Amino acid sequence: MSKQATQDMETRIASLLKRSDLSVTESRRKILHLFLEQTGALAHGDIERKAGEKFDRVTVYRTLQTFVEKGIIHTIPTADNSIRYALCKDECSGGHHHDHHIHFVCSQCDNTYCLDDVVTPDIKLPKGYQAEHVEVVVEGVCKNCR
Amino acid sequence: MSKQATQDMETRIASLLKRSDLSVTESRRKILHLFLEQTGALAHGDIERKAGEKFDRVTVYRTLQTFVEKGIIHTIPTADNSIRYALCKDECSGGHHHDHHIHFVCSQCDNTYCLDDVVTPDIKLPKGYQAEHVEVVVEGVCKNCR
DNA sequence: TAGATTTTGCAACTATGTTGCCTTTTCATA
DNA sequence: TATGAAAAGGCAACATAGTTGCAAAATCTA
Repeated sequence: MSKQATQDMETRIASLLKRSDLSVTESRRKILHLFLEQTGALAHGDIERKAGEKFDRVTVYRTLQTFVEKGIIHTIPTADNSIRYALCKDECSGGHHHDHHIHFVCSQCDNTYCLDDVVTPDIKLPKGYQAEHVEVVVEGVCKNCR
Repeated sequence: MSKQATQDMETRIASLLKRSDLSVTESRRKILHLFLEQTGALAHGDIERKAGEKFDRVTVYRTLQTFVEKGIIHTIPTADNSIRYALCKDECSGGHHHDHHIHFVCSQCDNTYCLDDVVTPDIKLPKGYQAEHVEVVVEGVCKNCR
């Protein structure tokens, strides 16, 4: 990455944090960096492995929690009991960070993608059930693994 | 429950196990019983609490694992990192235990329901992605909590 | 009912997540 | 640009969740 690009990235990260009323700290910058420099979602373990040398496990937990609360990232449920986190699009705001795209988990490479252009379908529920939020996770083979 | 009904339940449980080539043991009977006598799904913790006095934690883990492999129960992904298990309908068979109903999690009572009559919708994916399985979890307020 | 096979319980271990408290860093403002 | 209140981080200790190997017990076959 060029020096210019790195500079841009850092500026972007700082303004993202400030917009959410968060102070700009080293661990937050580092973790946001991880999300920005990759397409898929990250599991807690991934982040700990990539940032863990420098930061305490607890800090990673707390940072992710804060980011979720502020609507910077969102969680993706999976069947294997390992929450994944992914960046929210800019429209997301605190407390309202479920937007309506679906998620795709590749059964080959195990990457998780937000398919931002695929909206969750309307689901017709039986009488008496009232939907508040619909979560769709598709498992299959991704673009790169075919 | 009448003696007759209990008898029926036990017979049903035994044949369910035998059909899956599983020996009929006390812990398997107990755990299946828990599933049969209730509508919603059960988390590992629920089961451990309800059966845990009598059985070892490890046994509960192994039993659930076995049941999933044999297609007796299936897992339900949730956003809060706590896998729920629910009975499969009879058509489910080993290795093929994802059937196509959706799941509903009540935000009030926290119960999870299999809505067996609501099939998962077709999702149109971007070019290159190939779906193998679609998981839909709807969060909202259930029949009983309104 | 005996013996091979399967399942269980126990102990020990790893991984994952949480809490309280004190130190360090950040940031507003003087 | 120095300073002090507030926020965030690190550490230790703890709690929960999940796994493995092995010996004992229960189940099933014939």
